Amino acid sequence: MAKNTQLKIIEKAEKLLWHKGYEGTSLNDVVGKAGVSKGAFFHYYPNKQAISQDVINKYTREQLVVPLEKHLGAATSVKNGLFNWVSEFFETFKGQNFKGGCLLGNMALEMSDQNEAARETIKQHFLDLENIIVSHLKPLMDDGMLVMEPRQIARLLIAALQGVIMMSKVHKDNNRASREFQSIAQFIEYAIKD
Amino acid sequence: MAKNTQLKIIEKAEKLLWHKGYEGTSLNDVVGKAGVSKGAFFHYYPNKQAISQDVINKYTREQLVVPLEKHLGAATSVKNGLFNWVSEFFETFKGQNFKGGCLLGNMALEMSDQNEAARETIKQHFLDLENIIVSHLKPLMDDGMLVMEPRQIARLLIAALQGVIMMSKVHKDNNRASREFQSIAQFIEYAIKD
DNA sequence: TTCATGCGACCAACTGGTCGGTAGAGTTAA
DNA sequence: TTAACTCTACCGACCAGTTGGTCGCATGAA
Repeated sequence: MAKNTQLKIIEKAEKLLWHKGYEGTSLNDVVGKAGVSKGAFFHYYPNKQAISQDVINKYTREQLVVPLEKHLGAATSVKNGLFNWVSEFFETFKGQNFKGGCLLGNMALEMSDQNEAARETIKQHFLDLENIIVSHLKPLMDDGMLVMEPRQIARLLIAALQGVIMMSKVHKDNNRASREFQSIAQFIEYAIKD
Repeated sequence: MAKNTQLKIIEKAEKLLWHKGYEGTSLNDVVGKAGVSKGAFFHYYPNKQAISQDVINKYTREQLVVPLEKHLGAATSVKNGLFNWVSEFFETFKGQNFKGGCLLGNMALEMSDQNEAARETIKQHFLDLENIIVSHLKPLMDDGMLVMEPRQIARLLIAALQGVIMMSKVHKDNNRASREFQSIAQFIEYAIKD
C-alpha cells in the first residue's frame, strides 16, 4: 500500500472539512472516500473533534505558515514577500474556481461559538501568522519604513485577506476577485516602504 | 396569541441559524424553541432551505440595509454615516460578547459552495449593500472628495468589515476588536473627505 | 360545509460512536 | 524449528439517537 491508512483518512477529511465544513462533513463520508472502515478511523482518532483539530493544524501549517515563511525568506523585501504570499494564495484559490477558500477562516466562523477548544486552536493559528509577519516588520519600524505599527499592519492584512476570500467565494467572479486582491496589494504597498 | 406562529418560527430560526449555522441548526430545535409543532412548521415552509432563505432576507434587511440607510440619511456627511453604521454594528456585536457576528457572512462561507441558490441570494444582498454605499459616494466623486472609485471603497469597506468580524469572533477580545474596528474608521477617514 | 391552521406520531435515512472479532508481523521459549 | 503468544492495524455489523420530512386528523372561524 503506497499511502498508509491514517494519511488517507486525514487527506480526505481535510478536503471534506475544507469544502463542506464541520457539521456538513460526516464520518461515513470520510471513511467512504478514504476507502477505509469505521474501525480504522476510530483506531486512529477518538472522535470527530480530534481529526478536525488535526486537519486544522495540518492545513494551517502547509497552506499558510510554510508558504508565508517561504516567501518572506526568499523575497528581496518584506513588502515583496507579503505580496508574493497573498498572490500565491489567490492563484491557488482562483485555480479552484473560488471553492473552499481558507479552511482556517471557514472553521473560525463555524466553530468559534460552538467549541471553545477549537476556537482556542484557531485563535492561536491566527496569532502565529500575525507574529510571523510582525517579526519581519519590526526591523523596518526603526527605519521609519512603516506608516503604522507592525502589529496593526499584520492584523489588517490578515483580516482584509479573510474578508476578500469571503467575497470571492460568494461572487465567484474572476475580475472582481482580482481587483479585490489588488486592493490588498495596494495596502501592502501603502503601508510598507522597504 | 400575541405573536402568530410563523413569526415565532422565523424568529427562533433566525437566532439558531445565526449562532449555529445552517447544518448546525435542526428543525426539531427550531420548532422546539418556537413552541410549535412540526406540522405547523411545514405548513408555512416547504423545507429547511426555504426558511433559511427567508431568514437571510430578514436579517439582511433589518440588521444591515435598514441601519445603513438610516445612518446615511441622518448623518451630516457620507463619511459620518458610514462611520455610524459600522459603529452601531460593532456595539451590537460587542454587546453579544462577539457571538454570532454577521449572519450574512456566516452563511456566505458555509453555503456558497453547497447551495447555488443560497449563494445567489447572498451575493445579491452583498451587491445591494455595495450599491447603497456607491449611490451615496458617487456625488462626492466629481467633487474630488474620494481617493479611489466609489465602488472600490464600498467593496473594501464590506470586505474589511467581514474580515474584522471574523477576527473578533475568534479572539473575543474587546480591546483588540475595538482597535480593528478603529482601523476601519481610519480607512473611511482616509478614503472619504466630505 | 369549507378551509386555513395546527397537532404530533411516524418514517427512512443517516449520525457519531462502539464492539467483538480477525489477519498477520514480531517476540518468545521449548 | 516450531508452537504459543502478544500486539497493532483493521474490519464491518451494530447501536441509540437524530435528521429532514410526511401524513392523517382535529379545531374553529367564515
